[in-house]
Amino acid sequence: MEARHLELLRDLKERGTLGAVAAATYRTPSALSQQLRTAEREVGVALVEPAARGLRLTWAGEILAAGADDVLAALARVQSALDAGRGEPRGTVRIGTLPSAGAALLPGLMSRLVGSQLRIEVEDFDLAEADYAHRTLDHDLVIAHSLAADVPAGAERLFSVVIAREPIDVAVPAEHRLASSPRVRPEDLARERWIAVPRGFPFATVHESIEAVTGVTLDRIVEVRDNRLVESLVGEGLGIALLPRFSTPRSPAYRLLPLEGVHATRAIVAIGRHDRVERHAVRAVLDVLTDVGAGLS
Amino acid sequence: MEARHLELLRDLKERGTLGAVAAATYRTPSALSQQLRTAEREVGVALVEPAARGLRLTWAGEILAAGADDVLAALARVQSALDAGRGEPRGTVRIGTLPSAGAALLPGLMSRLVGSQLRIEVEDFDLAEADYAHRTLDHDLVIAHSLAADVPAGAERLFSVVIAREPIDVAVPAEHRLASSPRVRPEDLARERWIAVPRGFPFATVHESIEAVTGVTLDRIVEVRDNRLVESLVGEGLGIALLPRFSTPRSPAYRLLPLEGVHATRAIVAIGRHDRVERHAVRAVLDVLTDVGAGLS
DNA sequence: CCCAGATGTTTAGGATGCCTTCATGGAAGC
DNA sequence: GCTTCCATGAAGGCATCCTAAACATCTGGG
Repeated sequence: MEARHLELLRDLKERGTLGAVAAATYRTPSALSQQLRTAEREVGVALVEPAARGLRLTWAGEILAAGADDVLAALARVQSALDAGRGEPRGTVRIGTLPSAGAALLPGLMSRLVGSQLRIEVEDFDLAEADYAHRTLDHDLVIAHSLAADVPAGAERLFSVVIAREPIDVAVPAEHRLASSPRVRPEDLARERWIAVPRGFPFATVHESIEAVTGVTLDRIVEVRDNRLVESLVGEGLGIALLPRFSTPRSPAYRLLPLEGVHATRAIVAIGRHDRVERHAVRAVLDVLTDVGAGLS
Repeated sequence: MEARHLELLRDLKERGTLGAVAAATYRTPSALSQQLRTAEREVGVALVEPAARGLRLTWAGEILAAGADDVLAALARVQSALDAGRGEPRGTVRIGTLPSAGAALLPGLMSRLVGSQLRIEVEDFDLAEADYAHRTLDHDLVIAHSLAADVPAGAERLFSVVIAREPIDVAVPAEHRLASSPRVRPEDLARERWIAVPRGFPFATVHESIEAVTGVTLDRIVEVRDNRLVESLVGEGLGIALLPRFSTPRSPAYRLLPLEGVHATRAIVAIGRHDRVERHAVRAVLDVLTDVGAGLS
């Protein structure tokens, strides 16, 4: 019963194929195949079985994979305690983030990290809410968001902490009839032309809430994902849109108006696997991150 | 950060010298010395340092040793879950026991185990209460006893469960003046000739309680440890003694009288290291053991 | 219905790691 | 000072782990 074998089974369960695990761990599928048979010889039960184009865990494999998290988290806690004893946290922390939250948080994060021994690697991706959880396989921390709850969909079994709560405003062109209103309500907006996002993507639930409250189906003249693009379309006067307050730059071309009458706040959440978050360096980055997040509002 | 290294450091902390760990794990001190240096190379800190005739853990070594229990217990839980999934518990369980409790419990235990896949290895030893905890290094379960509390001295950080509570009676020769009393009290006994046990050994605290209650120093004509020997000495009419009720055989040569007026009960306790007790086979034996213990009283 | 691509497995061989034996060097204790 | 105990170092045997390359199997599309 070696930790290495448990980790392999867990990874296999999560990534699906041996090849994917091999790529992620810089080994060959052959090596992993042999590891699996070694593990099976050790415990005396089949752990995997062939299934439709790949492998599937047996009941025994599932048990070992399920136990892997506890074991690896315990190991990570030891490592963390050791790092803490050595003083300054050090090392590289891999962060994945949705672009808008990254724009709001990373400058503050990085400026507070200068002079420390911590380095960060950042990758950004624009995904549906439920897909962020899966990226914790490749990053120590993933900055995701959640519109309904405080934990993003799919991240229920992961570590998660709310970094900030960000109001979602309505962006209107500078020359729009509502541009000088201090705030707007759903009924002001139902008949507008909307620059919207695809289903499942950020803010789609807010569109749906507006429709539910007003009983009107919004006129979505286009569906785009990138907020920069949304900003420019609104700035051109093509329609109105939803944009996050903290991570949208000020511009003379449009104005951001607080939206009342529907739930229009998203939680910016940092999520990660328990064993990764136990690392001292990751904890340290997370602490800074929550601090930066608290400074936003 | 490998589990094997953590275990080595834990064992080293507990057994004191590399040689002792080597003997217990059927390896050479040289192998362990090399393992230690491998571990140090991995974590980048000194884990041990020379000290008076042997080794001492550094602060870093202490941290890793302290974390070992969690990691190994998590691993053992996985193994246990796997065993449970396989159905029947199987394997060998090593039991250490104090002789008197063993005599009372083991026959019942073994008779209930026939037909199962479980095997047990038994070793018995007559120790001071505080020394039983240390034997958990070499046995999966240690049947110890405790006179004051429900956890034997020294076993505070171990798993422990009370198997039975056994009254300690006063054994008097068949021809003794008290032989037909239904029960006795300390003041009846203060002027007797006692066959006693050395300090720290079973029942010594009861002797001391009798002295405290009566204000008389008992006349210890001899101090012996083995209960068989005590029985024969009492049977010969040489004096009176304390003997456990369940594990002392009936005999025409002496009688056992309940003792009132002082605390004269011992707890028969099974103790073990958490990672060992997590094993499914050990759990199964423990369940039978508590069952047998419950049938004693 | 057959072929192309993806996926896991097998085998051989090289590199690494682990452990034992034997020898060495200190540190306590008599 | 000698003996004993303890840890360490070097050399060699043996197992383990990994890669590379050939192989086997399955899926799904044309």
